[in-house]
Amino acid sequence: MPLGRPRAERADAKRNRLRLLAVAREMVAEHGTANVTMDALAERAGLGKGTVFRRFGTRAGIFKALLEDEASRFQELVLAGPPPLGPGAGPAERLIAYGRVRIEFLIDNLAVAQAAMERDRGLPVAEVDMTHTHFRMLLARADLGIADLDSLALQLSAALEGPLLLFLSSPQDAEPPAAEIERRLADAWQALIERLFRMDAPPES
Amino acid sequence: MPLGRPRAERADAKRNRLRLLAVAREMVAEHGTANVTMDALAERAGLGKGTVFRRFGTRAGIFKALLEDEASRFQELVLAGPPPLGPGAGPAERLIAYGRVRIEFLIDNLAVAQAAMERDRGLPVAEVDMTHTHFRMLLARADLGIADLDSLALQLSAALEGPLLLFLSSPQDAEPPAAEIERRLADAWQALIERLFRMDAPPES
DNA sequence: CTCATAAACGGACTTCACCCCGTTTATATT
DNA sequence: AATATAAACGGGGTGAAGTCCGTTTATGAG
Repeated sequence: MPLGRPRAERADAKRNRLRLLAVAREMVAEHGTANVTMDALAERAGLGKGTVFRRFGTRAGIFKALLEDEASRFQELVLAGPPPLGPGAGPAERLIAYGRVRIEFLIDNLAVAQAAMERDRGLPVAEVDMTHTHFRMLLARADLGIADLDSLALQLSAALEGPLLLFLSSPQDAEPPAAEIERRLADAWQALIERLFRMDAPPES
Repeated sequence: MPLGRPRAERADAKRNRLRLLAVAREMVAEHGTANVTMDALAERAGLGKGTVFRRFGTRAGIFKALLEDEASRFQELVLAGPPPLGPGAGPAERLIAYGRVRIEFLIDNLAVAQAAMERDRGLPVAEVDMTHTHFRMLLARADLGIADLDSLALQLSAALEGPLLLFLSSPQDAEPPAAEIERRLADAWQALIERLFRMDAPPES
């Protein structure tokens, strides 16, 4: 069965997809994610609701797309930008730099990131996939004495993103200001990586 | 304003709460979490839908209650049981033991745990609170050279539970059997803690 | 240019979580 | 036992996600 290639997105489909993303961005900017309903989005874009679902599959799908769009340029920096984020620095330095930037990104887009999580189906894979893949690569370069690098990468991904995706409540909870949260998480991340890589002072014994 | 104490749960309320939990457990056992709708649960329990919401607030609330119920005896073991899970062992040993048991518990109750996550509001706090609190206590006992123990506890909680709550897709994905996942995660968790606590071989340099 | 067809479209329809509020009941007090 | 009242109950109502399917349209082939 030759299958043929997926036959390129039809012109109207592409136009509508971009349109919907733009309108969604507007709506998020105006009233936050809460009021982005499928009906409202469809109407404001001048399209049918069926079209919205056809394009994005699910409500979370819209926010995933929004996020990936934002994240793509960041991904380039990671893959080909200047150190310490890009190639050239050691694995630990790159992990630390990645963590800082990723935390900043997630905090800036927290509402969208949380809205991008699927309800029952547990996998916001796309959400995290970039991080996991990158970590696996960096850990392979470092020579830790740990066998299952895949699981370690998964755990570190969770350690980095979990506090924001899982535990932080509503976006503008105001309790601790976002900047404060960002600083604490970034510092803690750095401390964790430094200790894992034994970059801090050795034990006093 | 004296407030008075909350005035004890009324008898009928308690009866209905327990009834609903029992029925919910049955339904989960029979058809998984997906078919536990508020209407179905209410009808099968012979109660009104309003009552279900009054008792549990939200659909996720039901699963949270189910989970806490299961977890309470486990919590006793952690607080007062025999080492290495309970008091008596060192912090690292207790962290490792806790991780093993917690992973097993989460895998056994994965569908419920995932259904217990709130949709938008990012905090399944109850879900994780026990872990976070316990970790903070253990880390305070250990003398790592890390300042922000609160954040570290948060990260470790995420590293332990995130892989299951965030990344693992559908419960019986069958790809890797549950037992295999459990083993890998538990081993990886142990390796992570050992390295953090420098219990493995020191660096060769 | 015409036609065939796969793809996209739209919007009514279904299902479900969650809200509301008039009615009923447990319990404490006399 | 009678009563007051806070709490609990029930189930109809609402809004939004996701489905279905008959209709329309882009596009490649002849």
